[in-house]
Amino acid sequence: MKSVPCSHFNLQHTIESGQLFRFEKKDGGYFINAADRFFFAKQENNKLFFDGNVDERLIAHFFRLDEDHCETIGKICHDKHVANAVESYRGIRLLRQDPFECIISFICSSASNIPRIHRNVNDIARLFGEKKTAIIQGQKYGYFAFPKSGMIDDERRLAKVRLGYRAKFLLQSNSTVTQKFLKELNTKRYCDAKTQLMTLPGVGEKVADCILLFSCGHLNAFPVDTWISKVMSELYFSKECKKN
DNA sequence: GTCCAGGGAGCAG
DNA sequence: CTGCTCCATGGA
Repeated sequence: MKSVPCSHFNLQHTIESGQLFRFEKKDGGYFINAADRFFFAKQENNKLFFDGNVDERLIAHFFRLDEDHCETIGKICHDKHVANAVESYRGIRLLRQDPFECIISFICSSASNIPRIHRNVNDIARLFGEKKTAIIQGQKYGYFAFPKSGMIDDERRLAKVRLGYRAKFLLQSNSTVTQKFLKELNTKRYCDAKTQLMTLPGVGEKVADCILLFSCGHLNAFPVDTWISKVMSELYFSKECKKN
């Protein structure tokens, strides 16, 4: 199997951190669906082995192996609580995901839970995505690419996913998002890109920040979900004002 | 049966 | 701008 060097990287922490929803833990690694790709990835110390519809360049890009992780960590570790978090999940990286898949995934995430989001996003790919094949370790695998914007346009078909009230947000966002819209998320500055995203139904501040951070290269985005909110009020705003 | 979940929209105050 | 309620499922 081909491999790329990967220092200061932890595949498990990265994949299971909740950025990504279409993956399966298997054979000592992960089978990963991302946009129109399907591949297997497995880490052994400072080597990342991979096989499937990807090459070295794409793997390095997807996992941000082209970045100086130590420099990033150094910048954010001045805070004691952040330093503790970094220590607990050493080697976790932000992925570079596909913006449209990210938009749809995080619209699905509102007031839901991880297992259900996984199921929903996989079902959407299965019902609306193009069927493809990949060769991994000499074996042929069928998989579904994630649909492109505009492809999730059948209300009755989408009803099978049982998204509840999110379904209509998803349909409307699907028809609103164009290639131009997606491109502008990268080129605009953070605030403007966020404003643009929040015009989509089902996209508020938190979901917009997830999309910007995980798929648009806006590393200053800071998604505040219920857990981050809870932790921050405990660590920084409790009456005891914990210094340690 | 009841409660609430990786939020957001819509509305009242 | 803040603080409700409702949203539609499904799992605990």
